[in-house]
Amino acid sequence: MSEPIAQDKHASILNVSIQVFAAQGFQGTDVQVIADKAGVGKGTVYRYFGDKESLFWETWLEVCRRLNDRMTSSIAPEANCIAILRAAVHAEGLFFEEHPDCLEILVQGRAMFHGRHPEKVQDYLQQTFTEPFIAIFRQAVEQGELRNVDPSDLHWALSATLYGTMLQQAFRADSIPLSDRLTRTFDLLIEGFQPHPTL
Amino acid sequence: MSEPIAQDKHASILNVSIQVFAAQGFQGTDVQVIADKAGVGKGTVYRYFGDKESLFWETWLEVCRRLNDRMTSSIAPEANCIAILRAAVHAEGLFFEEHPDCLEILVQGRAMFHGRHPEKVQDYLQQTFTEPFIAIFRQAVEQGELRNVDPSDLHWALSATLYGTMLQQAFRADSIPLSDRLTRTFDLLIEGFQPHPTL
Amino acid sequence: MSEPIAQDKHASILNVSIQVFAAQGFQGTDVQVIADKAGVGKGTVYRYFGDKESLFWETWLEVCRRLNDRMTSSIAPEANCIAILRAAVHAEGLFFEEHPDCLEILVQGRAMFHGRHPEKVQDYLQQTFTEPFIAIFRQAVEQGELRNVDPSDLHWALSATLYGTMLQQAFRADSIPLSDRLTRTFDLLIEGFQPHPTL
Amino acid sequence: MSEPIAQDKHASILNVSIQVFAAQGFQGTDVQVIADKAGVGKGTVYRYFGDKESLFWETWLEVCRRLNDRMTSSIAPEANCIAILRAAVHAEGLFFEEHPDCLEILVQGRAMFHGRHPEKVQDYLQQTFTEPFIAIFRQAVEQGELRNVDPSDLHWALSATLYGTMLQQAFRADSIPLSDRLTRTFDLLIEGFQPHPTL
DNA sequence: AATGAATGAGCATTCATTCAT
DNA sequence: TATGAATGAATGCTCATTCAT
Repeated sequence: MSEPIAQDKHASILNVSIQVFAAQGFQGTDVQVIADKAGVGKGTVYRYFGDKESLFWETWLEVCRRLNDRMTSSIAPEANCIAILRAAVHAEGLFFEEHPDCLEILVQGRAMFHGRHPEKVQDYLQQTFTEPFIAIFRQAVEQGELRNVDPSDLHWALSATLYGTMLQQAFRADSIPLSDRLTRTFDLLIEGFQPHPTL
Repeated sequence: MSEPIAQDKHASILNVSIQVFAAQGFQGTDVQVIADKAGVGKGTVYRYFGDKESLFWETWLEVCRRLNDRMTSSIAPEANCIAILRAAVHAEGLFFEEHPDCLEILVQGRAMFHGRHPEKVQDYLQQTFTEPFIAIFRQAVEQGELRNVDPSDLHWALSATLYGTMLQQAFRADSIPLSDRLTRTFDLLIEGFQPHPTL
Repeated sequence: MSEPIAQDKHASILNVSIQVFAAQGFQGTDVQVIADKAGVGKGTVYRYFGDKESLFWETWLEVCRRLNDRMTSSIAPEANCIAILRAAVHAEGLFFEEHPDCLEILVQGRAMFHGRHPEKVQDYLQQTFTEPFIAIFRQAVEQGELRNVDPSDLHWALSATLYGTMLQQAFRADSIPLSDRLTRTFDLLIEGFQPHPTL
Repeated sequence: MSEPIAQDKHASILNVSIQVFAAQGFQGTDVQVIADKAGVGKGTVYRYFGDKESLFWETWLEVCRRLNDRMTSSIAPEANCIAILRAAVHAEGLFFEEHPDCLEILVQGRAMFHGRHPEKVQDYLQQTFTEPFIAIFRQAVEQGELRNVDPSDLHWALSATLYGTMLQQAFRADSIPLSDRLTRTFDLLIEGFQPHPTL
């Protein structure tokens, strides 16, 4: 289609990789196809990224970066913690609605490690997603917005829920958009499944 | 190691397939390895299962069957709905703690469909997991055990949470066992993140 | 279709073999398919015919037998030699028009020997086709119906022409039926390409 | 033996293919053997020729090209039509005597199509062999060298005869060289089997 | 005798990676 | 630095043949 505006070969390869890895899976992807679509030689892909697996993880990180940008820019700093979290969740939903390829990359990443993935990836997740959100949860607890539960547990539950929700989409036909499904689930999580004790 | 007690070639192949697909991933698996470990000829694997992909999905269904058995046998029918659900969640956690290979098979299954998987699989999930649990949620709502929310939404939220929790395990070092993590998360879901309005 | 009237398993297998070897070629044929279509077990095919190659040559001989029957029954013994030959040629053409599978079997047989084929086959050809026809040619020469040329050369030329004509059919679209093409060519052979010296 | 003078990988592969396909037949040929004998990697064979079947047909065309070269160079343009045809027939005989592999390739080609072969092949035959020879026959008829018969029929008869003669060689032990057999048969065709009417 | 389940050698094809230009 | 031709290890699948029942 659009001649990749060799903005920069590196960026061009990553863009294409997201599409191709998402569509074909890691093992199903032919590096030659990425090179062709990116408008570079196959050797160049290897020069820039070392090998196919490294290329995949760079692609994976690129997706995380884009997701993080989107979530970060959704935050209105003056808001209360729950509002911040809700906005982040909604932003995440919108991001993956618009970029289903990116969701697929994360799934592939999960399937690829049979337990082990590069330390770099582990660290990135920890610093970019885990720590900042745990901090928000901690503040929310301190400010009485959330129950007095280990902030780490709260984060576990929330992120598991979001992750699971997104992955489930592929198995189940869902009649509502992902972003709505996510916020609906988020609200359930906040309020609880149980009826509140009546006064 | 243990000469596969050729209980039956078919069962033996499925047993081995769980291990090998889990350890190597779908694409990374060499059917010859499965045949060797199962103590049968490669032709026999193909005779029984048609092709590699069909073998994988049969393996996947076998895992679901085993999980379902475990969850079903966890139910004390006289219990209230929440207790039933909590027991099922705990049983699921224990099952995957004891059989991490089985969890990996489900992940591989998710990664393999780029949106599409055999109708047979879809149907199995619907009948075995989705419908029975929605029925429980419906009853729970009717009996006032849970808030008056669409039972389908409740099920979505719960199953997403469980699924997400299990998948997250691979990314994050968790200091507590999966079954505990799952029930802890379950409790959070039931009670809600928010403090209850004080009387 | 028609349940093979297990007239006799042996005959049934040969019937089916003609069809399948003709349609799929020797290497392309799966013995299982022959067994299934013949309504017998695969082991029975092996019991009767030894191995796939022997089965093929028996099939080949069966075709020759049928062709010979047809040609033999075309002969009106009181006729002169040229009429006999012409009738035989025409019968051959009709036979292969009606049974193109049989022609294909002969072609496959030629392709399979890279120079060598069973002595049995060689002998059969010699006794059934070569010798009787050379005898006719010899008689034709003696009776002055044909020029005084080595009868063996005459036979070579005629059989080559017929064989070549039949094989060519596959390469070239021919607008006229094989039997007509053969007799037309036969007549050319008898009369010669050259104009006869005018008196 | 002789290190293939990697004249050019493409040519080297074709050379080897003629030998191997002729010796083993199409289905009996292992592409790895061709690659090894040609001194290239198996991947290179596939890179150049796409798949085994395409490789075969390219080999087949190469044989036709070589045959055509030989026949074309046999023509003395000043000669009369019959002399030209006779020379071509003799050249063909010599070619296949010297290169029996090439004859085998043509046979394999015939056996492979169960009626259908690439259009490219059909066209090549038409343009290279059929049309030029029909033109010669037409001229021969016009000049009174041959009887007033449809040139196309004459060509049919001649080419069938030559083709049949060559193929018969494999079935029958012939005591004389192919080129002599062909011209002897050619002469019979020209003169006719019948005695000429005496003046 | 008849069967057909089991086998495993055999082979076409792919594709990650290298390296000469 | 960029390339893409060349490679060959890897692997899914087939099918002739055997042999226990």
